[in-house]
Amino acid sequence: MWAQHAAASLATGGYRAGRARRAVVDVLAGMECCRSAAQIADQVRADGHRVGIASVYRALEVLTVRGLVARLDVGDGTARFERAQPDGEHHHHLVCARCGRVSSFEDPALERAIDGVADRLDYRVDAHDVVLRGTCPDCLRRATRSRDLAPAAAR
Amino acid sequence: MWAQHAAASLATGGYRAGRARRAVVDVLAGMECCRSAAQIADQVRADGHRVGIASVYRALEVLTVRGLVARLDVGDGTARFERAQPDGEHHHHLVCARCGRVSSFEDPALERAIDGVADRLDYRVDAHDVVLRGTCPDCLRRATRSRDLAPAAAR
DNA sequence: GTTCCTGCAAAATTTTTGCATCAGT
DNA sequence: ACTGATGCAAAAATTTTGCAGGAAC
Repeated sequence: MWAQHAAASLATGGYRAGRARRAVVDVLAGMECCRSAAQIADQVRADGHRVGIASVYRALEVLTVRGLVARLDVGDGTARFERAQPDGEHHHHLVCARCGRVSSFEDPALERAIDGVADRLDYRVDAHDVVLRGTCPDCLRRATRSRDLAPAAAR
Repeated sequence: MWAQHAAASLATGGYRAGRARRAVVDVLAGMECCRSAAQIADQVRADGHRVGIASVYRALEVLTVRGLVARLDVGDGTARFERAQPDGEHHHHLVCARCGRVSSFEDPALERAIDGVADRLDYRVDAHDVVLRGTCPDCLRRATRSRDLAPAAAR
């Protein structure tokens, strides 16, 4: 569904549908949450396509510029990518400082608060990212057992 | 003021006060908003200290782990750093997609919304970052003149 | 005097670019 | 056929690590 929307948007923009870009779109369509370029490339290859990492980066750049993909930094030095919803609906991210796991959440009240801020600023705000950092339930459980509940270090 | 707090915190932690770390703390103390490691190193050298970039990274890491410095990614592929306020007060960032300028804002309602989200999640949330992306007033004015108001591409 | 800190250089990582070739329209 | 897309390799940029010498306590 998103894959079709993306293909149509690219065609409209005058882009051709090559093997690498199509494979990257397919992987993005099947992903739950954000992944690094290397992870996406690995999945593309696992799907049986011989695709260079450069083409993955080039595909991701085109998709990002077209607004079909969102780029995200969670602070581990590598960029992550995920599909953007055409209806503007989106989620934000939670990063576990201990294990690095990234999960997502949605919150309408948070969106309203951000819209409120955007209104009073003199920037024109097009997009926003929220990243919460902390400890995931699994690590929290492990930490309780080991009596080590000190806040985890950032990055 | 922050510099003294940082020095005291490092001393308490058993760290020694060498030239490089002291110079980095001084630069951070005088910075308005976040800067890259390279920018901080340049300023350290402009202040007359011969300091290697590796020492800047090492100082920033120690300060980040100790919670004295906040690390931030605005999406241009380089990490940025700024001092963290001891009283927990903090701000968030606005990035101009056209010129790359980064500015900051504060918003209590946004903080409350984030606290509300954190409460209902099963993560233990220690910190958060909000990055708004858009077009800064200067670029907006320039864009109006050139009749080019299309949303800028996200890097 | 011991141990940590530092500068330099080298390495590791991630991302971008050049170029010849291939493929889409 | 024309032109964009791709794979490979090389380059660029950022961050980390090894190590010998120097500095802090």
